Amino acid sequence: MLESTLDIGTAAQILKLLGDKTRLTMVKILDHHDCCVCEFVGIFNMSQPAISQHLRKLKDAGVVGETRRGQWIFYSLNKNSEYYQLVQNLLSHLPSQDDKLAQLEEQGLRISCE
Amino acid sequence: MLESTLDIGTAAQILKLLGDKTRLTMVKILDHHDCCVCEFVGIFNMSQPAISQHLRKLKDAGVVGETRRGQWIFYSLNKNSEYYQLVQNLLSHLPSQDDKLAQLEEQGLRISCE
DNA sequence: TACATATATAAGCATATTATTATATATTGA
DNA sequence: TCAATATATAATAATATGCTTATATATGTA
Repeated sequence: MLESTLDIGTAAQILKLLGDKTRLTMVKILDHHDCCVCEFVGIFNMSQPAISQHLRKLKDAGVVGETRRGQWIFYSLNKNSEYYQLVQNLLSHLPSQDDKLAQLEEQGLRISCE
Repeated sequence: MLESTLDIGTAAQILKLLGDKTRLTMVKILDHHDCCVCEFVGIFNMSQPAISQHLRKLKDAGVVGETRRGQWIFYSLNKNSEYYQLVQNLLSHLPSQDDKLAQLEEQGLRISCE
């Protein structure tokens, strides 16, 4: 739980990455639940490619990781990222986004492939 | 020291604002020292209008405030901002930028108008 | 008052960002 | 094997961003 320091240019890149409402919401959701692309498509009012592109940016930065489970690719927070601590810190300032998943559930769009 | 929550869209805006290396460095410096525009001009390899424009964005968001002292306008962190807590949290992940002020001092460019 | 210094604003331009649509690829299951 | 579903990539277009230069405004001082 060491409070290490990030290069300021690197930190700025991460803040820019998270300085987008869609991506920030994604990350907040992923803090508590893994999600697949189609769930995000259900949550955001945006095309599937747009969702994929946001996830790609998060993945390229190492903030999230992906695992294929059958037909679906699930994204999760990368707890081993060197930015994880910063990200956790940020997320603590944000309200839960669990309502978005609850809505999905109501619509029968929640994926569970266990 | 209440840990209150920010609207996620608002938080994203603040992160975007700070997701620029120049502005993030400015804020980190202002965390410890008030600075005037011409000092920032000395620190960053950038024109004076560019500096003013960055400061304007920070001011418009309420992250920093300004006070005229004679010929100079000094900027400072706005400790009353509703984002102050978030900002402090972010800054704790960044290395000190005091070397930049030290360099200024060496060049005789540090302003003190007390 | 006139000039120097500090700062802000305006206009313009190059580049980055974020969406869209169209299409490619991978997996599942009949 | 073929069709359906899930996801990724490519091309493109609209808008945003971050500089630059030119200019305006405010203050201090001879």
